[in-house]
Amino acid sequence: MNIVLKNGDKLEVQEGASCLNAASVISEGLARAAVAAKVNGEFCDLSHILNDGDELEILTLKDKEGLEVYRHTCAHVLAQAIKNIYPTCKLAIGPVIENGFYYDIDFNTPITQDDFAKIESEMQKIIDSKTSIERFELPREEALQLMHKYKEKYKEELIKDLPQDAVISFYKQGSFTDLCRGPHLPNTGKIKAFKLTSLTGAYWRGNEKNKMLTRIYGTAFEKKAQLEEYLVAVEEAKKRDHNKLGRDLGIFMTSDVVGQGLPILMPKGAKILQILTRFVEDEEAKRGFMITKTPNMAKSDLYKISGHWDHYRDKMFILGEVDKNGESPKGEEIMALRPMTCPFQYQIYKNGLKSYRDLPCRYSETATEFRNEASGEMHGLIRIRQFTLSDGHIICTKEQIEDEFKRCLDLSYHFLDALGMRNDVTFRFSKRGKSKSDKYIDDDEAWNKTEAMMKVILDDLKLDYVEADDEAAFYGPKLDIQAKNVYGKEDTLITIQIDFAAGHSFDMQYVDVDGSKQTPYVIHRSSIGCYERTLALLIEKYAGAFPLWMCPTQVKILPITDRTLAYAEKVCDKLTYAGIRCEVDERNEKIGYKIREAKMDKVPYVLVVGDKEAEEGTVNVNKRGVEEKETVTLDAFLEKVVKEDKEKVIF
RNA sequence: GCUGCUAUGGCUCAGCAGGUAGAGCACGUCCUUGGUAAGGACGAGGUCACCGGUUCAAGUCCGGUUAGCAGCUCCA
Repeated sequence: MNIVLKNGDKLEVQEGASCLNAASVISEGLARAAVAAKVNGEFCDLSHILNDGDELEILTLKDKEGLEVYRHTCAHVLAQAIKNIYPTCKLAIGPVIENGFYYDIDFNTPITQDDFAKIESEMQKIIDSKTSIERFELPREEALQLMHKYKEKYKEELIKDLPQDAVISFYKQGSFTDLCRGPHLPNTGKIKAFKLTSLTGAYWRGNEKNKMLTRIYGTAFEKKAQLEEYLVAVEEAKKRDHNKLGRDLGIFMTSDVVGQGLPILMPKGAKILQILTRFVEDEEAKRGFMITKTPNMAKSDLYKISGHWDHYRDKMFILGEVDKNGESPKGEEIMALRPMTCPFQYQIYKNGLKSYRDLPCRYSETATEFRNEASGEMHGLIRIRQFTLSDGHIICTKEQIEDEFKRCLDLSYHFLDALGMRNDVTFRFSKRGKSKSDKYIDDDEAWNKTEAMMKVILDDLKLDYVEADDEAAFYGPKLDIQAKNVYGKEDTLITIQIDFAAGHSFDMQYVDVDGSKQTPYVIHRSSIGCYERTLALLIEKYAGAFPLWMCPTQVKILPITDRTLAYAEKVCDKLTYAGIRCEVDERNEKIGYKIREAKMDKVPYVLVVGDKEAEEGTVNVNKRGVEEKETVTLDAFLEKVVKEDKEKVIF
C-alpha cells in the first residue's frame, strides 16, 4: 500500500506497517531518531498501524512536539519510579510544560529535594531496562475499574470528567500503567538526559479549595550537553533577577519591620522612578490628559458605589473594624485605602454638568494604590502591596471608545518603545467569557456587547492577541499587555479596559446635542503600567545597565589624584548645568579601584581626569560596554551626552 | 493563604555529633598622590531574625511568629 509523506512524496509500505516500519523504509537513521508520529495530522505512537493513503509525518527530537513526547514519557518514568519507591502514593497529572514536565502526586509522607537522588537513580534503572511502552484502550467502565483496582482516585476522577464518547487510553511500561492520551516513546531506554529540578506544592485541579499535592518538576533533553546548557542558562537568568540585582545595585530594599510587599526604594530606585514619572506625565499632558491628585483613601461609601466593596473588599486595607458584611458593628465611619483610582476621578467628572463637548474627558494620575495581596503572592517589585500606577480614566461617548482605545494603545507603544520593551510583550484579550461567577457584574447583555466591541477594535488593530476567559475585570473586558520575568513567569505590565458599568453606577452623565442626558462609557488605562513592576522588568531586561536616559547616575567623574579634584568638580558642574546627572568620586583611592566600582555600578560613562586632562580641558571617556577609551574635549563630550540623553528610543 | 526551602556582623558565606562565634568584601584610622576592574597596615563591628520549649549547657534540637526564595492560588 502507499502512504503520503509530509512533503507530498508517496511511499510504498507493507500492508499493516506501523509508523516506525514506514520510518525505517525511509532510512534507518530516521527510524532510530523517531519518537512519535502524526498520521493525517493526528498525534500518535510509532506503533500506530497505517492504512492505505494515510498522510504520515515522523517526529524526532528536533521537532517541538517530538521533544514534548520525550519529556512526557520521562514524566511517566518519574511516576513509575515514585510508585516503586512509594507504593501507596496517588498519582494525579503529569503534563509537559515549556521547558520540561512535572508530575503532581499525593504522598502520604512528605518528600524533600533530598529524595531526588534516590528517585533519579530509580528512574535511571527504568530507563536502563529499556522497558517497552504499550498503549491500550478501555471502555469507560473498565477504565474506571482498572484505576479503582490500582487505588488511583485522582485518575478515576479524571476519567469521570471525560466526555462520554472519549477514547480512554492507557500506557503500560512493565508493571506500571497510567491513564494517558499519549503518544509516548516506544520504550523507556530512549531517554538519555533528564533531571529533577524542583519540588513544590500545587492544588489538585488548580483549585485552592482542593488538597495540595506535591509537584515534582523535571526536564529532559536529547543530549546531556543540552541539559547542562539549559541548567547553566537558568542559572544565568537568575543573575538578572531584579529581586537580587535590584538589591545588590542599591535600587530597593525591604525591611522586616516595615512589612511584606512594601519595598523601600532607595535613592537610585527613587531617581529612576522620578525620571520615568516625569517622562510619562509630560507625554500624557501632550496627549490631552489632565493630571489629577486624589486622596489615597476614602469612606466605604465610595467603594460601595464603585462595586469594590462587594467585589474586592477582601483585597482592601480597611481602617476600622468591619463585620463580614463590610459594616461597622459600632456604626462608625469606615475608611479604606484605595485599591485603584477610578472612583476618585469619577468624582472630578461629576463636579459640574458635562456636555458632549467636554468629551472625551481624559484624567491621569501617578497614583499610589494599596492591595492586600495574600502573603505568599508577593514577589520583589513585581507583586507588592503598595504600588504606583500610571492610572487614568477616559470618560467618553460610545462612538469615541474605539478612537480613544487606540490612542491608549498608541501611548503605551510610545512608552514601550522608549523602554526598549516593545518586542518583549504579548497581548491578552481578557474576557469574562463563559465564566459567570459572582466575581463579575451580572449583566449578560452588557458583557456580550462590550466584549464584542473590544474584539472589533483589537481585530481592526490587527493585534496578535490570545483570548482568555475568566480574566476580565469585574466591570468589563481588558486588553492586557503581558511581559515575562527571568523565570518565565508572565505578568500584566499594562492594561486597557472598557467599563460599561461605571457610568451607571456612579450616575455619570453628559448633555447630548439634542439636550438629552446620556450615560458615558469609561476606559480604564495604564500607560506605562505599575512603575515598580515596570522597573523590575527593566532591571531584568538590562541586567541593571539601563539606557542612558533613565540612569540615576549618567556620568561618573574620577579624578586620578586630589590635584585634579577641582577640575573634576568643574566638569561635574558643567554637565550638571546641562541637565546631566553626574557625580565625582572624590575618595582617596587608586584610579583602578574607582573604575572597578563605577563599572560594577553600571554607570554609562566614566570620565577619568588627571593632570593631562585638567591642562587640556579634556576628559578621558570610558563608555560602558566599550573596551576602547578616548580622550575628547569636555565640550565635545557634553554635546554628545546631552544628545544621547534626549534619545529615548533604545538601540 | 497553601506546599517546600531559608534566616549567623552592612554584604557574601564558614561554623555543627549541642559546650557561650570566624573569613572575605564593605566600614574607620594611618601610610600611599597612585593613569584605567580590588595598593598596604592596623582597628571597630554580632545577646547567631524574634518568642517559647527540651537540656547542666542551644547559632546548632523542637514548636510558634516575622521576613526572604521557588511554586500553587490570586493579580497591576
